[in-house]
Amino acid sequence: MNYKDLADMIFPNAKEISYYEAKYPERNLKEGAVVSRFAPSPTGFVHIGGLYQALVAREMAKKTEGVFFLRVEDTDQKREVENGVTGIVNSLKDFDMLPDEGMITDNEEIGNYGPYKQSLRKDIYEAYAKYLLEQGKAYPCFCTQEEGEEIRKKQESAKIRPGYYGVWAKCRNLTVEEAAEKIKNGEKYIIRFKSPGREDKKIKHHDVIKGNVDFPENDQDIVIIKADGLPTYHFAHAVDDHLMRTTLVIRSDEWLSSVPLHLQLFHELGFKAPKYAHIAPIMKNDNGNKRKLSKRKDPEAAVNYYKEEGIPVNAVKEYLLNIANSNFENWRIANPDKSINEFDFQLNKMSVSGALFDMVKLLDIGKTVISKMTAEEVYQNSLKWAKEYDKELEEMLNDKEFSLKVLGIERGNKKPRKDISKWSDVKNSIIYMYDNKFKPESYEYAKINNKEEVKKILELYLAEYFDIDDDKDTWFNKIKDLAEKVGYAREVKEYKANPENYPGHVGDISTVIRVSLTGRQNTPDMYEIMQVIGKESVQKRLEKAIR
RNA sequence: GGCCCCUUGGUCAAGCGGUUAAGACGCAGCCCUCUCAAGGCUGAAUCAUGGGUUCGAUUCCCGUAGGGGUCACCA
Repeated sequence: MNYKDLADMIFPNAKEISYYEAKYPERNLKEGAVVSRFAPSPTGFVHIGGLYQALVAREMAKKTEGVFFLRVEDTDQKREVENGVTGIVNSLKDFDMLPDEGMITDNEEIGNYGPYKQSLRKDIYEAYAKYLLEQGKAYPCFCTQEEGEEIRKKQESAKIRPGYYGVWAKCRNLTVEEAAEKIKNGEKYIIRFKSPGREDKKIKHHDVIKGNVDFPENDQDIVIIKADGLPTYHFAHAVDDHLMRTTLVIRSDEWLSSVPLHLQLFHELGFKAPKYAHIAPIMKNDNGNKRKLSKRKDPEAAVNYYKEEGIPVNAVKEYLLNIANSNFENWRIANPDKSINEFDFQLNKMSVSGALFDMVKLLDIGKTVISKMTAEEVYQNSLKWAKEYDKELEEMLNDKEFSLKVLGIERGNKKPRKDISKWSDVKNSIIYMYDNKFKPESYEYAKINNKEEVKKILELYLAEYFDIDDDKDTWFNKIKDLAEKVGYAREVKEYKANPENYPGHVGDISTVIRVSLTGRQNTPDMYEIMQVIGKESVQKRLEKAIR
């Protein structure tokens, strides 16, 4: 009996690997094209760090006219979540980052290198596991998980390196006959990789982001096929990324220390290894300690959070790009109106260590992004958000013609208004514009808060100075006239020069009108507000304030 | 603990042996201004630490400290 016989005994139905090699040929892409992927577990939840990786992977594929695909890593059945894939796909869709190939729903996919769901690739993993068995590069291991733990405990108490390797790898030296005998007896087993590595030797690795990193060789006989018949991450990674012809693996740097194992696996399988880019995770300051954004503790870890908050998609992407390539920011200043697709993303400019997540900065970007939009764009985005998260806002926006005017205030000029950083800000910033929503309970006037004085100013304004047809200069000159008439300074400067001569200035008069008109002391340009809400509404509102 | 990585203002960071150590967010002040958001200007604030190497170190080397990652039949 030889290795081949044992392999046949374990995987009698597995195909020859040549079948798969032919089925998934090298991709016919132009020189330098990057094939990259996003390969999450189907928990239905996309972490902001995952989106970050996907964004980087997609950028690299796009700029080289390569391929970006989505592979679902569902080999851990315990973590399975219903509709998990759909959740991921939808999140990518929300960010306009759908892959070129791979999963598109829970059970549909596009592309010629599938299946793109690992649980559907069992026959493939078996073929390659068999291939290793045939060459004596893998072996069945009959140790139970309990035995594994015992070995580990012994190693720990003896203070030696833990793991299944060398003399500790009990099943590694079983003869083919012994193994076959155990299998015949019905003993349960898993398949382990027989590592040819030596821990006292070093390997050199060049990571696209981290640079040169040297490691000891891997000598662990890691599990490649688990008791449930599915592969471990390591084995699936090697087989899949080879067969899917991935050229660039972009993943979180928690994988960096697995590189020696992965390189070894690629080598022993006869595969050409891809390039690796290990990216630093996005961190959070937790009482002075840095830690990864946590799904459990930090709502902003979930990509859905940004959707729910209504933070513009492009703001999130620009923020992420800014963390990824810090020269993005200067590029953006130099090219304020270009699409982010035109930015020349450079992998080697990525930071080696993890950045602290900065919500304030993100919101600042949101403000800028929204300020550049047209009223129509703001309207569409707000409406889309409102339909899902805010019925009252949706109802307000149903009057499109009016809403467009409201959202158009101080917009579209060289110094557009910048006060909305996310869609959830919209309602509060415009609600008083709508007559049916404008219900001030009280008026908080500022400097002038004497009721009689207020009444006098408003009555005078309505009777003698208010004319909706005035142009802006005329309109404001009339407010100055009014100020003068009631004894206030026409100009703020005038007042500041001689404050003792006046009870106040034109600004104080404006404030009275503004508060009466909007219920607020701070608003956008009052002339534009009046123009938008119209003559009748202005009159009604001011009259109401007088009463 | 072993192995690996990292360390420039509060944050993101330029820098690659000689710089007044960029820029952005935030913060403070001033200007502009009918209020606010902006915008303009100004300011405070950084090379973890100790040794080398060098005419000269933020930059190169070593140590120390601090931080992060990893050591599963999870990914």
